[in-house]
Amino acid sequence: MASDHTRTAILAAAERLYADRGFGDVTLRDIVAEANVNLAAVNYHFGSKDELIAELFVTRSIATNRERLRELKAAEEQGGGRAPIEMILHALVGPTLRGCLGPENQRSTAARFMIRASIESVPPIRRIKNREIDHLRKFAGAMRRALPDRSDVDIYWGLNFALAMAHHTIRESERLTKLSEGKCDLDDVEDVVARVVSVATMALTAGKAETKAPSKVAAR
Amino acid sequence: MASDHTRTAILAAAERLYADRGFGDVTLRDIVAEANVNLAAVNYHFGSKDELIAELFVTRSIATNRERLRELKAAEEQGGGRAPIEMILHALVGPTLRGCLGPENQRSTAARFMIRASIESVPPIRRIKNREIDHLRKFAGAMRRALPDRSDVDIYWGLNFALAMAHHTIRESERLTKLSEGKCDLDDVEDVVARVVSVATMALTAGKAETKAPSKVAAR
DNA sequence: TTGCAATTCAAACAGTTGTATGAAACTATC
DNA sequence: GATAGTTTCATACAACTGTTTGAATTGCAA
Repeated sequence: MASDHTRTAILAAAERLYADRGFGDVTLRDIVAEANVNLAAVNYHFGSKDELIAELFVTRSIATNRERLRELKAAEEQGGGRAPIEMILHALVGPTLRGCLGPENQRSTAARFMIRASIESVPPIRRIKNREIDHLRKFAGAMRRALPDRSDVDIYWGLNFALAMAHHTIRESERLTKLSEGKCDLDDVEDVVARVVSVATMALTAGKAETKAPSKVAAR
Repeated sequence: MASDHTRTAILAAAERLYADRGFGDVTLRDIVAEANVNLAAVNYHFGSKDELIAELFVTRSIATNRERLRELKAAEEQGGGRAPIEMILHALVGPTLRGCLGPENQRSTAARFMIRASIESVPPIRRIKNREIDHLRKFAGAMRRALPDRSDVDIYWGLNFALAMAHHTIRESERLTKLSEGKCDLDDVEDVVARVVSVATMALTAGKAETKAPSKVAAR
């Protein structure tokens, strides 16, 4: 094995560009220019552009999931095998929100890259992405333990809504700022996390009786 | 003006393909093949590929917004200028969810196209998309009238979360079905709408006292 | 029918993409 | 210091992109 310098330079440059501009707009020539390496280096080190994307995604996916599971595990151990639902949700949405929001200069390129990856549907990633279901299932399990009276359906919907609020807020953060004329402060990450967790908790705990949500306005 | 047949055939084919495969993967040659017209027809009738996308987006955007505002207006008139918050949220997320979920054969191509458009960031659309802020502001206004005690910040966050749940559920519907092993029934559109409206309503009405969401777990 | 504009068409264009090639430059081993 | 293996580099390639061109065809009015 040699210096590895070129490899890592390519990975870093690619992640940065993808995070900023999306997959469709970034060409191999953009990447090698940013990394100050030769055009052929990508194919030499990674085989193809798709394999480069895949490697990037797999690496980051593992890292993000590990961070979330670390928080989840800590919460469950602290509660003797059963963590409060707020802490579970916190472990679910916290890492991603922290990486993507907050003051611009301290946002994680990796997290923004992952959001891009979860939004756009480039073939090599779509294939890998199904593995994440197993990861989410672990959270569903923890939520079931935290709310044993809740039906599975409600658990999954709550999980879905929690991820929905986190991801959408990241994705549309610019528009939300403009819409609210700056009143919604997306730099205060912990406030955003708390809001998402709070609403998701309500979704999961409110109105124990109803299997379906109230539908008095569902006439139409 | 002539038959217009070619124009409309192109629009229909483009919308269908974009809805299915996204903007990045659909080429002009795909479109003209699907529409059974000559390659040069797109440039002749629309000027460029971007103008075709823009026309499609503008047309559909107007239609969707009109439908949402129609429901909103009806709700407000029925309530004498102040609609219940559930109905406002229903008007906000109902039309989109109905167009994108439900039995496969009756999903609206137009609605799926709009979701694609809101996800991917193709230049001609990004430019137009900022107009939608004015549209959302009308809903924010109605929500303020429905909840006069609520702060603007909370209103905007509630609006954001409602859209978040609707869009994310559409986007990740396949994964939610797989994750829940079919327990979450995405064909029952009115149930989905009711769930989203219910959670969004809770987010907007719960815990009047707190300005910020509870943050007892926000340690870290 | 004649004439004229609108529309269609096949073909070619210039630009960009990801990938492949083979020579050059390096690195380490003997 | 010669040799073998790895890595870099300039360059070329084939495929594909959106767009343009100019001739053919159509539709319709006079």
